[in-house]
Order: sequence, then C-alpha cells, then structure tokens
Amino acid sequence: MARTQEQNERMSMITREKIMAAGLRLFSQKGFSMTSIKDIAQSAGISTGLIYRHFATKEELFDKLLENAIEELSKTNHFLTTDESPAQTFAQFTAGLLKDILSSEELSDYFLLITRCMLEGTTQPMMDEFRKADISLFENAAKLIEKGQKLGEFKQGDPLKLSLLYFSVIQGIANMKLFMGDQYVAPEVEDIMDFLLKTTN
Amino acid sequence: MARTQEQNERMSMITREKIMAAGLRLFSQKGFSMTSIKDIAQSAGISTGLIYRHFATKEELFDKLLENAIEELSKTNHFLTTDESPAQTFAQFTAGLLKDILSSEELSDYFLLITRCMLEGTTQPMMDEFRKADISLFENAAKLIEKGQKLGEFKQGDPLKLSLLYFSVIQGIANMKLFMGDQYVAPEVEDIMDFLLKTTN
Amino acid sequence: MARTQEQNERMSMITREKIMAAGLRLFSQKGFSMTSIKDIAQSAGISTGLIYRHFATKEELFDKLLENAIEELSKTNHFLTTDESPAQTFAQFTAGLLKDILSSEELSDYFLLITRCMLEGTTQPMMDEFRKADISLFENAAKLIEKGQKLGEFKQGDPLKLSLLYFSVIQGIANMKLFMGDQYVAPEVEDIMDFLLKTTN
Amino acid sequence: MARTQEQNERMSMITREKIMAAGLRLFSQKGFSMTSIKDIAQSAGISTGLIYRHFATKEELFDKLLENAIEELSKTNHFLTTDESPAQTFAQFTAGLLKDILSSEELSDYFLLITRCMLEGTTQPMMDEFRKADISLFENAAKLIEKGQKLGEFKQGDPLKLSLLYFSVIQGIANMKLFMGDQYVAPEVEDIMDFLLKTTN
DNA sequence: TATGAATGAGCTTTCATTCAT
DNA sequence: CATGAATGAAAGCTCATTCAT
Repeated sequence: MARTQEQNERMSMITREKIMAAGLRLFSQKGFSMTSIKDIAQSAGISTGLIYRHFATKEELFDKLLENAIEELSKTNHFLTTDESPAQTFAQFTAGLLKDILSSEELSDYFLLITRCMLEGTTQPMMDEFRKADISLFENAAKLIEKGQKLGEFKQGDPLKLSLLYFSVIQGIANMKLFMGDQYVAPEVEDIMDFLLKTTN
Repeated sequence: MARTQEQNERMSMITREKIMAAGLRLFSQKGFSMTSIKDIAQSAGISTGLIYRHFATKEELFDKLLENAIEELSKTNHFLTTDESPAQTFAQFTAGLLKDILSSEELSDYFLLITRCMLEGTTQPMMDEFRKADISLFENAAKLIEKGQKLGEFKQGDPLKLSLLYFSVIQGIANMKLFMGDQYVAPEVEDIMDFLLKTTN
Repeated sequence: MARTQEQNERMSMITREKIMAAGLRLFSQKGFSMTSIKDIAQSAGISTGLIYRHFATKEELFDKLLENAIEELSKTNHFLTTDESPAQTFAQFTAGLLKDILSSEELSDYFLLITRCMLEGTTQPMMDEFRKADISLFENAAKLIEKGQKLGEFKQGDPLKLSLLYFSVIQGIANMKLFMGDQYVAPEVEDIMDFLLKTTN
Repeated sequence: MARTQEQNERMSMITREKIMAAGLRLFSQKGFSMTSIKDIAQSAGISTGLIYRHFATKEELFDKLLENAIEELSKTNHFLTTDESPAQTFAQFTAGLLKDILSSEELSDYFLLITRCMLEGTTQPMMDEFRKADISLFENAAKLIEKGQKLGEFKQGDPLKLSLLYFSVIQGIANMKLFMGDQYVAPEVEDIMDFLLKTTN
C-alpha cells in the first residue's frame, strides 16, 4: 500500500508550495525578523519541523522567495521588450503593477519582499545577485525609455536616472499602500506616466 | 570632590546624544530587529548597560527616535505653508529633501526610520501617533496642491491622491538610495515636479 | 511516523511535572530570587528553553506552585471541619503537619513556599488571592477553636488571635527545621496543643 | 580649613550608621535579593558609591547587620541568666520581644533579618557562625527551662526541644506580623508562656 | 514523511561594583 | 570624602534548529 514515488513527490510539492505561499505573505507583511518559523508553519497548516525538510534554514526560504520575486520581476522584463510604442508599453506595465499592488495580489507581496530585502538585507551573496537582477531590470527599462525618447514620446534626460525614478515610485507606492491600508488612495496611471512623457510647456 | 551637577548633566547629555546618533544610524540602516543593543553600544563607544540609564527599553529608544523623526518631519510642514507660489514652494521643498537624502544627512536617516516604522511597526500607540502626524503632513501638502490647482500651476485631480503620490516618490527614492548606495543616480527636482505640474500637451 | 497526540501529551505532562517538582524544591529551599531558571532546568534535567514552553515566565511558575500550595493548604481545611472533638481534630491536624514538615515531604516545601511568599511577595494580584486563601484557613481554625471553647476543651481568648498564634507556631517550626536541618529536635504534638487547651492551674 | 581627623571620623560614623539603619530596615522588609544597593543609598540619603567606602560588598553589609542582630540577640542572653524565677524571666523576655515585634522597633527588624538569613542564607562561613550564635541562645534558654523544670514551674520534656519550640513561636509571630501588617492580632504573653508552663489538668 | 518536544545560542535587561572627577 | 556615570557579568527569555518517535 506504499504510495508511489510520484504521489510522494506531488505531496511534497504541495507542501513546499504551501510553505512558500505562507512565507511570501508573512515575510512581505511583517519582515524577515518579525516572522518566525512557527508563524509560517501555522499559517501553512504544517509543523515547524517539516519546513526544514524543504529548506535548510529560514534564510534559505527567504532567499528562495526572493529568487522567485526576482524571476517574477524578470518576467515583466519581456513586457518591456516589445515592438509596441514605449509609452503604451509603460502604461500597460504600470497599470498591471498598480492593479496588483492595490489588490494585494501575489505580485504585490513580491514587490514588498524586494523592498524588505533592500532594507533588511540578508546574506551578502544573495544581495549581490539580487542587486544584479534588479539593475538589469532598471537597465531594460532605461533602454525602453531611450527608445521612447528617440521616438519623441518621452522627455529628455538620462534614461537610467528616469528608470530608477520610475521604480522608486512603484516601490514607494507599494510601501504607502501597506502602511495606510484601506485609507490609501491610489494614483492614476496617467499621473505616474506624466513624469516620463514629453511635456510641451 | 564630587562632580558638579552641571558637569554630570553635560556628560549625561553627551552620552544620550551618542546613543541616539548611533541608534538612528543603525536602526535606519538595518532595522529595529536586526539592530542589537550591543551594536548600538559598540557604535556609540559605550557599554550596553549605560543605554538603560537613558532609555528603559530598546523599544523606548526607537520610539524616541521616531518621535524626533516625526518632529523633524513636522518642521518641514512650515515649508508647505507659505505665501509663495505652490509650485516654487514644492520645488524648494523637494530640492531640500533630495539634497538631504543623497548626502546621507541625518534627515535621510529619519526618513528611513519612518519607512522602517511603516513596514515593521512597533507598539500600537506609537504607530497611531505616528500615522496621525504623517497624515497631517500629507494633508498639508494636499492643501498646497489644491491651491496650486486653483492658480492653474498644478494639474487637476484629487489633491490627496497627488499628495500621497508625491510622498511615495520621496520615500521610494530614499529606499533606492539606501539600496544602491554610490551606484544610485538621483533624479532632478524637475522630474519629480512633473508628477504635479500641469502639462500642456 | 509522528508521535501520537497521546504520547505527546504524556511527554509534556512528565516534563511539566519535572519542572514543578524542581521548582518547588528550589524555590522553597533558596527563595524566588536566589533560584535561577538555569538552576531549575538543571535540577529537572532539561534545557532552560523548555521551561518556557510550559510557563510563560519564572513568575508564572512560582505563582502556579503557590497556587498548588494554597490548594494543598485548602485541602487541609476539611480536616478542620469535622464533627469530632475540636481538641482531637487539632491534635490530628497538627500531628499530620509536623510529620510532613519533619520528613521533608512535599507539603513541607509547600509550607516554606508560602512563607517565602509572605516574606518576598511576588505580584500583587497573586499576593491578594493568597492572603485571602490564607485568612480563610485562619478563620476556619478560629471557628473550630471557638467551638472547642464552648465545649470547654479550649481555653478562653479571642479565637482568631489563638488561630494566628497556632499558624505562627507551625510556620516557625517549618523555618527552624529548614535552618537547623538534622540538628533540629521537633516538639511533641502535646506541647503545641498545650497553648490551646484549657489549663486548670 | 581642613576638618580635624576627629570631625571626619564622626561624619564617617554617622554615614555608616545611616547605611546600616537603611540596610537593616530594607533587608528585613524585602529580603537580601530584593533590596538593591541603590535602594539602600536612596533610603540613607547618600550616593551608591559611598556605601562601598564603608562596606566592601552588599554581602558584607548584610553580614555586618546580621552580626549586629546576633549580638543584639546575645544581649538578650543576659536576660536569661538571672537569679529570678525562670517563669518570670521568660515572661518578661517574651513581653519585651512581643512589644518590639508589634511596634516594628529595630529589634523586630533584627528578628526578621535572622529569619531571612535562615531562609536565603548568604555565605557559608557567615551561616556557620550565625548558626553557632543562634544555637548558643537556644541552649541558654534551654538551661533556663531546665532550671524552671526543677523548680516545678515548667512542664517536663527535653529542654532543648522546648527552647526550639519557643523560638519557633517567636519567629513565626514576627513573620506573621510582617505578612498581615495591621490586620495582625497579637497573642498575649500568657498564651506564649503556655507552651512552657506546667499545666495541672 | 511528519510531528512538536527539546535544545542552546544569543538577545534584552538588571544591578553590584568601579572610577573619574 | 562624595558623587553618580559607567561597566560588564549574569539573569530572564526567544526562537531557529534538531531529533526521537
């Protein structure tokens, strides 16, 4: 009556995902230090010991989640490498992010996790890898901005500088939403776009 | 001979300030949980026990610093209540903040501390007081924006929404600067103002 | 395979009892302040951390033990509410106490714990509850004394006064025994009874 | 204008006595561990550092006080070595103790201090010396009891046993008084004497 | 594989003691 | 001699991690 290996693996996978889901939610809401392994286990509906069959340390779980966050972020990269108008691309991209952040979707948690990582840091190697990935995103966005500038859609200025500003805005919004909760009033996509778009005054 | 009372008070004051300076720096860089009392003591060049002659708990030290941060923030309030053109007022205000953040002045640490508090939280009463102070700042800025809208300087839209966006930007910038360190390229004041100013395209 | 819930509960119970036994012994012998959690852990043959799975604070452990002591004391209450001759009741009661104190049984530790609590105090609410329970015992004894007086067995005088004196004697004996150890020579039950009984000189 | 050596010595003596008075009061009321050096300094109206000019350690202060207590107790020894009737001697002795305990005089504090020492212990050598002194008192009382027995005043039985019982009673009363405060109802001297006196029933 | 009891390193906090003035 | 700021060892407590079942 032993379970097949396949069954075992499927169950294992489900557990792993429960842990990661709980970890993502808790780490992003309360931060690394303020979240205990017990918290995560309870939230995932399993025992503390079981977590250690999937992740060697609390740190490793966090790093794995951060990796996912980066990957998720990178997926958005392709949004930024299209043949459509850069202005439209950015607008769509921004609309997607905003919607996620406001509806507290998983992506919103990923964003906060990244902020956490920026602020709390973890291990140095992870931080470095993470920084690299992040900077790549910033640079991709910068390229798109540059393209937009050439097309006359975007205003002039150092593209990287504008790109960094753009992501600062997104991150700031995610923080503010977490802080204010239901009292938060979200900006319009247009408001965010205005600082990129060419103005004629 | 015993020290005079004046001497004692001066010594006490110096120590207290060393503790607060070290605490502000460390809490803002590493967060509440990641900063140990020992860290602070070492950074301040004193013994751990001495901290407790000045602050009953680690929490109290953090709260005191946050109080200062809020006060510092409130001071900036008056910048927002002038008779000058709202556009100019905002530009100056923004320039001041940017300069501080980029030069890693104390104010920059205060900003991060506030972000920490938003994200990690501490005691509930402190959080509430803090939220109140913060919201007051947001509302003052909103009033100024409204004034600017009436003068035709600022673009239309819910003033509070724009105010929140503005502070999200500032906060996002402070985070990004902390994260990227010297690699960070700061935005221009004009770029930030574009979130607010009327565009004529 | 995971342990069954029953197994876990049994283990937990055993540990809890080891802690309480060690705590009772050490607190009663050395007092609250002089007994460290480490002492108790070592004496119970477990780690310090484990104590905190069972009792939130050192204080709570002490209070729980005191609660037991009070309960144990209350159990003796029924000895004092019988239909037998008050003189005989007291004699039996006293003999029981004496035997316990001298044989260093658990009850003897409970007695000392109560003395500790009288002298060191702990939390105010606990103290109050304790005082109430103690006074109830004193009053029950007083009632029995009154009955004895009416029967002509006991000498005259304020029954509460005599009751307090009686328990002072018992407490004093417990202290003295702790202090002198094996050198201690215990009194006879008759000697203790003599101050209650009617004398005809 | 330097003070004379004599003046200095007098001042020093006064300070020392202030410390000892405060220490006696606090140690007897709250116990050794629960009393801090700062408490004593404040209560004596001096600085903490000054205590260390008079006593090398907190322990030493306690021991010195205990020494005094023992001495004070020994002084009572002569009460027990008189030519008067043992019954009368004991009655007077008891009356004196009772009065002191109830009026919270210094002697009452000494009594409590001794109980503290019995319960909390301090250093071993001190404990031993103390035990010796105490036992001497017990033995003197025992001798007096023996004399009383021969005179037919006191009841029969091992004199040491009765002596220990007598001092247990005294100690128990002091504890009970501390515990109950104003609610305490003190026994009569006669009631206490009944433990010793010959009864004719 | 899954559990949660058990461990112990590390943190916050206290306080006897020292020392510069 | 007198002060109280400063020290640091030791206590209480937490929690990531291990392990017997």
